[in-house]
Amino acid sequence: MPPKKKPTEKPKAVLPSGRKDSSFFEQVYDVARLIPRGRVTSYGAIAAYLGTKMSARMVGWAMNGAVHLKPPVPAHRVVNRNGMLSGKMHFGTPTRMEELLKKEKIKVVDDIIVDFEKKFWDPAEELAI
DNA sequence: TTGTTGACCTCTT
DNA sequence: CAAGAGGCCAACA
Repeated sequence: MPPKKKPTEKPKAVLPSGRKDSSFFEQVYDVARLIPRGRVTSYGAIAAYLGTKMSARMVGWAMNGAVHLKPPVPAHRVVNRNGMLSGKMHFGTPTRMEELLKKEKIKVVDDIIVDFEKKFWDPAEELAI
């Protein structure tokens, strides 16, 4: 039996459309679920925790389907480095993310999290890698 | 199939 | 100090 040579290998890395599979994405979801209530983190922090801070974009892309994932991922607790709700428009309604954050006792003004640094939750610190 | 876009971050000019 | 470009991986046209 000859070696299996497949020029077009199908990567299991599929998004929410498929389900859990990809490593990087799954890790992102896992970390996002570990975010305590009332805390927030950034894409770069999660990416850095995973070891690839350069792939911060992928974290955001993973969040694109995190809302449809199960268990639901608190994507509203994940924002960019500036603490701005960059992905608020992807929650179905442009105010959904802000409302969710307000329920978390997090103040949001002008789509920016107040005291973001204080509420910042660093996985590398809390999870103590 | 290739090319472009995207909830980003960091470095360089 | 401010603006621009680069780089990562995956999905969509």
